[in-house]
Amino acid sequence: MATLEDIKYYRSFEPGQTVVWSGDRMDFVASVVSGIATLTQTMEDGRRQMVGLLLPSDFVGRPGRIGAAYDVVAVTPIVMCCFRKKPFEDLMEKTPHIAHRLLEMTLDELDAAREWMLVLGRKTAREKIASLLAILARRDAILHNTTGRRRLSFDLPLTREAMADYLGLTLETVSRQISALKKDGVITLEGKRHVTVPDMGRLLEEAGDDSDGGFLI
Amino acid sequence: MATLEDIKYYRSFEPGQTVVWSGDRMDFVASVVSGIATLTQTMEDGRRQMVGLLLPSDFVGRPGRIGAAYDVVAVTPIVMCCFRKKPFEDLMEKTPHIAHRLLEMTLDELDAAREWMLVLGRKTAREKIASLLAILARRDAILHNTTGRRRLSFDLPLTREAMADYLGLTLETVSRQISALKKDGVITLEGKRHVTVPDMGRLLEEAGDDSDGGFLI
DNA sequence: AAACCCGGTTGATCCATGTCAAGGCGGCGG
DNA sequence: CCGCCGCCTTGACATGGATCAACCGGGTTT
Repeated sequence: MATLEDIKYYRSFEPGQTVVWSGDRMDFVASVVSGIATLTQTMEDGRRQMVGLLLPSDFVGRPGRIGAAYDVVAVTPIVMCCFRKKPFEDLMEKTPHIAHRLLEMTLDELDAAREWMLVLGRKTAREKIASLLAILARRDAILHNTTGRRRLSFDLPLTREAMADYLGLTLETVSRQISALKKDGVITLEGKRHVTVPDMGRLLEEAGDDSDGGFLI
Repeated sequence: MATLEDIKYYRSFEPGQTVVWSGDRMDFVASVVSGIATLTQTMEDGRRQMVGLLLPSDFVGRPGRIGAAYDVVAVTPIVMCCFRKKPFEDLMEKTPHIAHRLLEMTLDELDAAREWMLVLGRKTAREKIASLLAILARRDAILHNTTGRRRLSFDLPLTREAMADYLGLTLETVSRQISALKKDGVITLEGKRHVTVPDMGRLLEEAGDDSDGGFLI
């Protein structure tokens, strides 16, 4: 019997390259091996909203669906591990624990999306920026096994404009709020793309999170 | 072997009653039989964001999770069909098509959540109201098998405040924008809670949707 | 090295929505 | 029937973030 190993193949993309266009037929599912991509929705008049970040280990695509619901764009060089949809679905039919695992991942994504709805609907610009930095710091910490530390340092993978699209702001506001957080000592910057958070607790306070944002795992 | 029929039972709630509190242990999963409930997240300082609407046929609860992630509150009298979690999970283990169906429903919810992120992050107050009305009209049309009609009429199940919490607005802004849509002939009101949409296409334009919002099924 | 471009910063001003406050309407209990 | 209470509307004013515009710095092209 075929296994996941048998039907997988790899694809890579350069920064800025669109992996899938919203509405396109998408005949594969994939998981991110390395690099970062964004999921974005666009309105006719050009307004854009990022609805998800794809980081290593994240899954893209929906078994049982034909069209993609949003654009997927690489923001760094990215490698994805792909499975043609049909064999993947057949395999899923036969091995229930794959479906099971997929359900779990989808529920996680749903939780993340709903948490982001709170950010978009109710947080101030400063809180939005702090929330985003906290998430990026956390994902980076998990990737490098440095969870639990108070002080963290990581690269910002997104341009100011991409951050704005994620947060429902303009790039000017993003720039100003980052400057403000820097002035207030919540973060320090080396260059424009490397962030150090001297005190993660402080950042989470600024994010307005009642929880620890999953930090103290 | 036990079936879904064997392990189900019913619970009902009155308007305003909280079905589950965020963080509570939730030892059942359920689907809505009749009535409406909301999923909301709350910040320490009281800011609230609705992250989902539960309408008849919707599913609540996550197999494999213990704590609820948000408050579930009844807004009308509601009847839910419940399954204790353990037997449900056992059953899911044995009957893959339940897991399969659940995955599909979760993917739908994820799509809806992401569409809502666009509403929250990028739409104006007027567009937000129009979007919400369009969704409610659609759900109502599906419920009463009146899809495809141009003219629709339905009851608003939500208070202005609940609408505000859904849309990331204040209740005053909601009130003003509803008045504005009425003045402009996009909707008419009989009383404060019954809406007629003379031209669904017009409403969808006002919502800024590039698609038909799933109307022309 | 000059010219240019891209991403970012900063300033000045504008405006959509929030905030605060007053009142209206309809239903319900006394 | 009256008065109260929840829900809603409307007005006046305040403000956070958008918009418009100038400029910066570093990398790349000519």
